[in-house]
Amino acid sequence: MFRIVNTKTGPGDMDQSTDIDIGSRLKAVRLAAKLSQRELARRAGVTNATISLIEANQMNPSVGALKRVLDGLPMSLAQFFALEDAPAASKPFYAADELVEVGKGKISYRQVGADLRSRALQILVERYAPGADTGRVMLRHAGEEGGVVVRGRLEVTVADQVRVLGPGDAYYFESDQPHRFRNIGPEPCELISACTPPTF
Amino acid sequence: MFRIVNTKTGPGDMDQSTDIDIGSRLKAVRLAAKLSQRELARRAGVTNATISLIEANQMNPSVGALKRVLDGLPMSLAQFFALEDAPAASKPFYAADELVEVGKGKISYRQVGADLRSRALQILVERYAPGADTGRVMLRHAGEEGGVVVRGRLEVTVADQVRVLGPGDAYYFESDQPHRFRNIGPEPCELISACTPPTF
DNA sequence: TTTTAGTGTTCACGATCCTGAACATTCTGC
DNA sequence: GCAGAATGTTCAGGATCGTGAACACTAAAA
Repeated sequence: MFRIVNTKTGPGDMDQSTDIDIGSRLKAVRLAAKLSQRELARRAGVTNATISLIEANQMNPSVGALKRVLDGLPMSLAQFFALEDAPAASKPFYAADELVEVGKGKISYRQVGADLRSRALQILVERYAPGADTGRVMLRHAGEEGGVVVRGRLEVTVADQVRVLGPGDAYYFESDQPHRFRNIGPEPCELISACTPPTF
Repeated sequence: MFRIVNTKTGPGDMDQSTDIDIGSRLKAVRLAAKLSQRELARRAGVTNATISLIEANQMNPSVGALKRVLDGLPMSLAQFFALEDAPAASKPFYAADELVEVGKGKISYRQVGADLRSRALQILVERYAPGADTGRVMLRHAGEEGGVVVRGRLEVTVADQVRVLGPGDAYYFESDQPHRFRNIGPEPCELISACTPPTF
């Protein structure tokens, strides 16, 4: 089975769905840290041969081995692969009326950018009409999320904690904790939120 | 060398610096997708034995193998490992005056939460005084970032593109592109931004 | 009950990783 | 020029991965 990336044809042109150019990536971060193969190998507790072979895409390292190597930089696996996910640059600017509405009813979620699949981050402008509620059944999904209230007041529930946030107040939690948002005031509430990975 | 995580002692108690509980994580995301080991194996093009052994932490899969498995879900490596980085829950709410100031001079960055090391996401309330400028030397770092302007106007430069954004307008780009922020108007500008991974 | 289809687990074996050591090359200092 | 130390590369071999096939179990259908 074909596994090794042929960097001679250009790492950007390869079939992304089957293989990854780990080698170039590792070399880039190693050089950014100004380390030699041997020095990184020493810190990571692997041999310099391993680093060499990985960078040359002449082997397919195990997750554990790659983690040990990255620990020597140091860098997390998530950070390392986050570099992989960055695709072709699309347009960087979005006018207020270009934001994509992905909510409905009393809750409006206006999303920055349309195609989420290739992104590490989902940014939303959320607007809760008076009485709007994400529901008694608490939401749960993987990842982390946070936000800042811009206008109005919002009751936020995270696990067993409840608090009413006003303009300038913020929240941040891991999304696998049950959570709920509710506008219990008389005026609409607006906030800007971000979460990773995108979960819509 | 010890490589396999003993899940019987509790995956949360293990030495995070050396090993990862890939097994539980994979099982969680597989079940979230409502797939059996065999069905996932079929989609991923691996054998069900591989899935079983990985989930039982009885082997240390290669990066390529894990990628093939995750492609079957589908989920990226970055997303998968982003789940790993989430540590113990801290307090989820932050009052406006609790945000940590990390900027200086004409630019104020007020950060949601203090300890970034363990987080996947950095959320900032940014405030640019009239004339404030991140500098002619363009910023560059790894990851992705985006934001929404709340008040005032801001000139944003990304690579060779320049645009002035007003309230409600947004931006999103990969951080390795050179970028610059500048308040060229007479009034202060405020925006809320997010980036991953945290880069301060 | 028996059959069929589904689940996850275990095992032998070929393929591959990863090491330890040698090799080739390029510097720097003398 | 020649030692010395640094760099990255290559190779044999033991350790491990990943497969293909069998196994044990459960649930639903005949």
